[in-house]
Amino acid sequence: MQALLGLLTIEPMSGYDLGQMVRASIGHIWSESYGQIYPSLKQLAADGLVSRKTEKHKGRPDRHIYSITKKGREQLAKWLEVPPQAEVPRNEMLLKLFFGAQVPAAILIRNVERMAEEHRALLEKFKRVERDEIDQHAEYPDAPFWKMAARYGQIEMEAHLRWAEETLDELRKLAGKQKRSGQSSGQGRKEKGEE
Amino acid sequence: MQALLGLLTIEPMSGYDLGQMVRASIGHIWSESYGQIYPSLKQLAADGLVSRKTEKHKGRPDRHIYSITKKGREQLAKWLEVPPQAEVPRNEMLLKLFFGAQVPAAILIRNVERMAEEHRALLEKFKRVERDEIDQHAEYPDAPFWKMAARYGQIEMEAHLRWAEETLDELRKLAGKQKRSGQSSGQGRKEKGEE
DNA sequence: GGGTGCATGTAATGGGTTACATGATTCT
DNA sequence: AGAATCATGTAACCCATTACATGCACCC
Repeated sequence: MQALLGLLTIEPMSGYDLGQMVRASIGHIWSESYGQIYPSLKQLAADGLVSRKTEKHKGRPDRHIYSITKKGREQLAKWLEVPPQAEVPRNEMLLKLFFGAQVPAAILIRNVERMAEEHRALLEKFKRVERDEIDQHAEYPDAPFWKMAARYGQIEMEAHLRWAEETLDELRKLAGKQKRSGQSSGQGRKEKGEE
Repeated sequence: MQALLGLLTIEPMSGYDLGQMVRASIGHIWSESYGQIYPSLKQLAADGLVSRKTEKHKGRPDRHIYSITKKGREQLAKWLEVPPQAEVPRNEMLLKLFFGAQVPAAILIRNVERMAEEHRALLEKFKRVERDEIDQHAEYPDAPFWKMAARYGQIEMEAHLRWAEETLDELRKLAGKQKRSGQSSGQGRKEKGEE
């Protein structure tokens, strides 16, 4: 919702464009699906935060181009000033690792390796974003902030990769122990009252 | 849902206990509210993944103690083996920074500082978790995995703090420029067709 | 006496995704 | 020929949070 308003400060766009933009620019920070974008734009227009113009095209459907209004900018600024609150934590990979005793270590190793690969790719991407996209828009007033976001991604990915290294070492030690003792997984304790 | 099943491998518990446990142990990895825990337990019991025993108490309501069943353990293991998929990105702080040009830099500085303070506190907490909680359960089969999760938190928080330092430097430079030029915020470009 | 903690649960509400519906154009 | 892209929108559904309802016990 507010993200859409923010993207419209860059330039006027259609709902479809916004969908592309969300994926291309803030895709690693925030996500919005079309099922949400179109109704949101309707609402924003009803509230007078965006204005809408229709471009006619022969054959294909009309493009509705939305522009942020003065009121919309004020609203956005107000929202930007509200201190962001911590996100609800949802880290499936870590959750699964937390219960790792229930499963052979080899599986955990595979999962951590997979994550590391993904994050290595993301790290490269964030580096590219910082160089290419931002150096190109050097005189843009938004450029410094885009760069900060890209740096965040880089630093975080580097941290995750360091963690993955350390963790894989540990897991490989555990996997070795399991193999030597022929242990399959967390069948160690038998709970009473289990049925 | 699966998190509850996982916590029940540690020991049999009531819905209320699970709520406490979620906050205390996996609170920074995953979250579940009571409005979700109770219906989930009902479902898990209906599917035969947990069994339920009732403890009677004079005066206060009965405690329903849930234990994971053999079927539940199998189900859990199956879930743990599924490669975790990347989370939907939702970083409100970064999103607001991304649109930082719309607002005076002083506000962004305040937000980043606030985040840094929170993460500094969290870092200390993760360090404590690693030392206290985990060293106490040293012989637990879960201990190594809990430690890995705590290390993840530490490494990530350290990364965020490094980023915050770097970013605050940048922002202070920008704030200085704004002050000298008497600029309030992103009123630089006037869009055409704005109304 | 009033707040907090124990203890369970339901209902309303919100936020979001996926799937569906439609249909022309352009790329392979 | 068939897949992907452009383009908009709605409906069904899922997951989750918050608020509500209840009521005793304990502490200040």
